[in-house]
Amino acid sequence: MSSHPPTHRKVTLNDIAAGCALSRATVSLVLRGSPLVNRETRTRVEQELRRQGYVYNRAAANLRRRTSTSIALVLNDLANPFFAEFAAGVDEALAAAGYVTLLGCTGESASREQAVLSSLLEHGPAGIILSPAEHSNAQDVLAAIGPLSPLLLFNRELGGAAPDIARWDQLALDNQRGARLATEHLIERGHRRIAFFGGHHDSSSCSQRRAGFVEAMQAAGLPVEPAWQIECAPTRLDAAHRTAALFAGDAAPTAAVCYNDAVALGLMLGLNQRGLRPGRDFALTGFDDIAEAALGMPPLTTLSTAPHERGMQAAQLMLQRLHEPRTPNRQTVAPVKLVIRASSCPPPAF
Amino acid sequence: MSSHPPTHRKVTLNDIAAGCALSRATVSLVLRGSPLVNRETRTRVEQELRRQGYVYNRAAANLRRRTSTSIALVLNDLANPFFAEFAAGVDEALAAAGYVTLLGCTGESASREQAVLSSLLEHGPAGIILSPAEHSNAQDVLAAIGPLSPLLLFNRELGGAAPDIARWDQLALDNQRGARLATEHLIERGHRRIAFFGGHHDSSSCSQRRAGFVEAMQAAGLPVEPAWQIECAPTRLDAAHRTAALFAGDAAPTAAVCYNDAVALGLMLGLNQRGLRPGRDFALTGFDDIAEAALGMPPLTTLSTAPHERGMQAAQLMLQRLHEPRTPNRQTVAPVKLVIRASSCPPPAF
DNA sequence: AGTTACATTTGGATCGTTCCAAATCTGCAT
DNA sequence: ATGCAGATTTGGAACGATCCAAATGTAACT
Repeated sequence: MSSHPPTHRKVTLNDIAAGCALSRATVSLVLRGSPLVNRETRTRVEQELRRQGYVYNRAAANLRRRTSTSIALVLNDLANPFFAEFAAGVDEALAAAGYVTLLGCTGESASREQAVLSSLLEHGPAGIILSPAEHSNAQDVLAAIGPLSPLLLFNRELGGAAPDIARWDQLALDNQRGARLATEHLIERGHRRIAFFGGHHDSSSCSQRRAGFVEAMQAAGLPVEPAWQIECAPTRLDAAHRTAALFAGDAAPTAAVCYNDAVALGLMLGLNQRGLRPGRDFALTGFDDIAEAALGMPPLTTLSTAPHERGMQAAQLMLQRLHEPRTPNRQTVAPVKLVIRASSCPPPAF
Repeated sequence: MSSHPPTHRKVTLNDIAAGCALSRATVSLVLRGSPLVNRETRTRVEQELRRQGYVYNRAAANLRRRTSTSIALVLNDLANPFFAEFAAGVDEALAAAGYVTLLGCTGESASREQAVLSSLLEHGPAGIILSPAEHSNAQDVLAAIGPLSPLLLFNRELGGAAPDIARWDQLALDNQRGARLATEHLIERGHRRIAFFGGHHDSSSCSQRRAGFVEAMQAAGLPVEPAWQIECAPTRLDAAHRTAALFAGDAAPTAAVCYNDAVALGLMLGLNQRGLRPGRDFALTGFDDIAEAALGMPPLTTLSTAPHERGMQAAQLMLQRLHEPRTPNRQTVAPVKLVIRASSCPPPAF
């Protein structure tokens, strides 16, 4: 039957051209859907493409055209559901635009971030979407990627002074407003003794959320008790362990604004262990609206950030940037929405 | 001062060569750390590389060398924490070996899987790690990737008869043994009326787990009640909704082996809504040992699959395959470990 | 001086594509 | 026949690296 080429060697434009007694150039035109080629030859070529099982070599094309069809996505923590959904959103939007996602995980290590960035750079992505590791700083990032690559910062700010050469885009959540909304909501429910629980003070998102908390408290004329500003790692486990710190003093708070959902769920656990029922004896709020938030016991009042949509938005911003490289850099703030559920009960009658 | 090149154009080997009055070839040797080049010229070149801010163009090199330094990772559902951790593991191991991860998400759609696979293929990955979408089948996958690309199937089997051309590797969890262990554990605790809850019957992992359940029940001489084989989507929400089905008949089970952790957590929710306390009035087990399992209320007895390690293992298997392309294909079964926690209580005294 | 051995460097072809200017082919009016 | 316009097709030089065989330089040995 049909004589396939010797097999086991990748089929190229030349093979196709030879197969139809045409030149490389014509076949290339067909591939790119040029209107120049004759209808009949086009179909002839298309048949041959299928027959030989041709697959386009985008790397070669990109080399010649000095273009790129990939975008690097560098994340501090893929295991966190928030970033996982974000990544899914990024990939979805990029794929729809014909781009491919180069993934890199840094595991919160600034040095691995360096390594990952420079490794990815060698593959020549058109741009980079970066959610920085905790102690990452602007100079190092600039050194790794150079001044040429478009960069979109997501979710966190970079430590250190940004060199003025680097004008980077940014997509951030409205952390301050979110925490303010949560705090106002608890105040409205009747709470007066409110804690801020979880997160690291050197994380930019944490200090923004804390600022929103303080803003709401002060606006309501309520005291911000230093003993009730509890730091912990943004994980369930550590949050559960730190619960005791809330009740160390004489007076205890009746509610807490938590750094994020993971921390809030951990705090629930810690409360239960102390015989306190979250959502009845103690009110609390989260941040992120991860999938578990709605299904917790009780369901968690939190701020919805729609990570999947943020991912798509990040991809869109990057695509715009690629389309208009000269536009001045933009800082985008994504809105968050307060989702009220059962965890934010009124204070117990006393 | 140093005269940087005209800026804004990527610096290439030629620029470096010109900068040191050497040939491209020598500079290339330096880049690859060849022992051929003179110590002194090497350092001279290295200085120039730094001075001009050279970044290696791996695409060009791969074109010439007919090699590839990327691997495609195609997942049915990145938002699922199990796959997210898996992906993090894959990326970590690949990065350590100097490879880069091309990400693709299919969202459980076989047609998007087709599109994603062929798009990624054009970027010429050295291999593909695929966790198939639910109704994906072998012929379509083969049509998309051709017989040349090494493929590692993870976690699920492909529907349809596998064409004999395609000899693919596989990494699967020991589903059957895991479910058998869980069932045996419940039997040992004293349960006799045990349900199998959740999952879709057309999912290969679900039918394997169910087989393990049946195996243990029959070995213990216990009846497998058809009314207690409840199907539902592998999500918390659907599991909660389907809880009622367990208690529809006259006699109700005292325990359930759940398809996975998400289902088990959903079932807990459903039990609570009916006034039953999971881990006191009803025993249950999960599968996967996701992060929430240990922190549930009560903590969930489950089968640990160590998704991060599975990811690293998948990457290793792929790297081995690349190293020895001619080796016959392998089916690897990853062990699972029963982790006993409070959810698997004895049946209530009666 | 001539030969050999070794260390180092290099020109040019090549990978699979795209670009460009030029070549070829048609039909049709002159 | 000749010229011309429009429609198609094409050769060869890129892109940025690597490979290979051959060139060059240097020192040592007859």
